[in-house]
Amino acid sequence: MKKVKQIKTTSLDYAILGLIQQEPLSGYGIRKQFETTAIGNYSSSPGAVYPALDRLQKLGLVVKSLLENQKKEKFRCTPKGIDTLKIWLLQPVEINDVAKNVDVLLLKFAFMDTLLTKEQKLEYLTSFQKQLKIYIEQLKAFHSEEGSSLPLNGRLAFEHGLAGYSTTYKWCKNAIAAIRNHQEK
Amino acid sequence: MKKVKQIKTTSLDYAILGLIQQEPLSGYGIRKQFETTAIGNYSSSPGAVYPALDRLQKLGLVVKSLLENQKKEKFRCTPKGIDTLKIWLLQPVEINDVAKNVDVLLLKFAFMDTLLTKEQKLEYLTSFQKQLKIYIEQLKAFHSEEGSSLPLNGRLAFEHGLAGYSTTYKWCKNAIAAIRNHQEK
DNA sequence: GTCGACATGTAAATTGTTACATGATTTA
DNA sequence: TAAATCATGTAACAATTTACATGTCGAC
Repeated sequence: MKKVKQIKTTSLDYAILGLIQQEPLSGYGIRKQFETTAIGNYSSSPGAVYPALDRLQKLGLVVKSLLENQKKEKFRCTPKGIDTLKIWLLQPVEINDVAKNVDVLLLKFAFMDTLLTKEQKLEYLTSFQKQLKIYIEQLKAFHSEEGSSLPLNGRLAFEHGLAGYSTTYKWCKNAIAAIRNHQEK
Repeated sequence: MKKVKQIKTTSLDYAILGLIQQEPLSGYGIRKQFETTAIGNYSSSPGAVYPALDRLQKLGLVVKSLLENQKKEKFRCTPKGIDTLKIWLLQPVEINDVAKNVDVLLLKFAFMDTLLTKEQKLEYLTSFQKQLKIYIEQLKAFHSEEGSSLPLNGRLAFEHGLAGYSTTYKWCKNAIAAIRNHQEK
């Protein structure tokens, strides 16, 4: 079986796709978003963003073009780019994402706004919440078994993690209610 | 002015230093820590860990040696390694760390356990808390100004961030009390 | 007219990922 | 004895950081 050269789409690539799907941006505009907003930990350095845009263009996921009423060319998603983004958004929430990539899960949720249906969003949040519950229970089990044997600083740091996940769990509950009550246009 | 070849110590390097300062470990043991515990987002791949250990050995920050009552050689910190780690731990908490690297700040706090004094820990937490307060106020200001103009998903994601920082703030308060009441040995 | 922000890029060095390779030791 | 885990590494590749380079445009 011949091995096909697989061009990967990285997390940064998806972040860019999601950003310009909401609003077309110049390369510089994308960099500013990563630099100045609380979007996640994506690199705003030109040496990361411009090569990423090249990759995405080569893959046919974005194009740089002049829009009506605009002076400057900006990047926007192609239909293929939108599809790629949707597939990413619809990937099931794994417990490993919950443990290590909560911020990516939240970014995905933000990008879903106009791309997925109300039902898909609710399914995402429900599954997020379910994985969170499992993970929190694991952490609590560890805490009651071995918590007292940890050094003070270590135990406190661990409890910070636990508190953070509990906050996210509560947020899920609230977000589910908010999406459910929201008028679908 | 001649430019001196600067060997950088990366975040992964510090994480390794901190780990083996708590307990000497083999390269494999370090990998397992990153893979199986909730320590942060450090790479457990051999292609990251072993080259990092080479770097640290070259810098004279760690050594691999046989300890008493042990069959296998393990890595541990040299005095220079401990100093390097302490300098890192004592670095002032910047608002940018609070915004983008809370997990690193918590890892540092965990590593402080036996390395810093009670007063230094309290100073760290106090400064962490102060920067958090500033950042949270910035976020709240943004929320009341522009929150209503955000799409629902974006606003909810933003509110997740806010809730997370608030949780960390409360944790700081609690951790300060816990450290303060703790008997210094 | 110059300062700062807008705007796009490149090159070198470093770092990390993925996949492979190897062998020892433990355990079922 | 076969499988799983311990243990250490390398090679090819992909990605990122850092630093540099260049030029436009509007404000003051």
